[in-house]
Amino acid sequence: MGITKTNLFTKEQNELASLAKAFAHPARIAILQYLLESNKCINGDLVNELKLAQSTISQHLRELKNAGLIQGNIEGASMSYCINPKKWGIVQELFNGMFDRFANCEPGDCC
Amino acid sequence: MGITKTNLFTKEQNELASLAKAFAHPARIAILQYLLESNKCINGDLVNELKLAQSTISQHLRELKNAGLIQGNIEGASMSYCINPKKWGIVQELFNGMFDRFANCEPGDCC
DNA sequence: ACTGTATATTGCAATATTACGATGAATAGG
DNA sequence: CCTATTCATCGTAATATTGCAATATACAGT
Repeated sequence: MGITKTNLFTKEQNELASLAKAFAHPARIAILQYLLESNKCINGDLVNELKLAQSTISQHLRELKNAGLIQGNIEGASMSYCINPKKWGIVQELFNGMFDRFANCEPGDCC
Repeated sequence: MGITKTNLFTKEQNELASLAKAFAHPARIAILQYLLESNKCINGDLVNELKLAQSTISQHLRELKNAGLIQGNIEGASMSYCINPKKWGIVQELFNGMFDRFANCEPGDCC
């Protein structure tokens, strides 16, 4: 039916999936990489960087903002976006919490 | 138009996004967690674990397999799935490569 | 060969995502 | 006040995802 049954899963599972969804588009990865690289906050000259329409980029920025991955400050007529440091750390921990659970696998154990 | 313009982005950006997409559903997170927890390979009693139809779970397993995150071995009549150790390491590195780029942010720098 | 079990595939309906143009709201600079 | 710039939102079209029932395939045991 095209609707995800969130109620069947744990809070952590839904949160991880939701964050992964925010990462699940190359344009959003590109935006994050641009923000990570420039370190300082960036306004919407992403429109020149990526070859997407302004409205499309605005939509991607909103999704990243909804996920809490980035913040936006009004700076005159333009908008200054940047990584949300607190959330970034939490996200990293969440993902590594999953990644690191795979540690003690002997070759013969499985696969 | 609903189609992602992959040609506009780098290989790394598309790869990260594609992997994130594989993670972007709580059922798939749950499957991975189950595999991580049981360590040993697992067949499809995920159907009992998750409350989803067998065909739905098979579909999620296929997506995880397509992403290279898991492997499946035939074991008699049933199927034995498990984490793909090699890919798992690569994925972890890819994500941490992104996460770790955010290091030197001074509070006044931005945000 | 027949039956039951386990898994994959197909076809469909409901919903979500992606992208863009057009429009709106706010600010900066005359 | 007028205009250009910057960004957000709305409406819409194209495509993707999610989920299930029904069906197909493959093996195991009798």
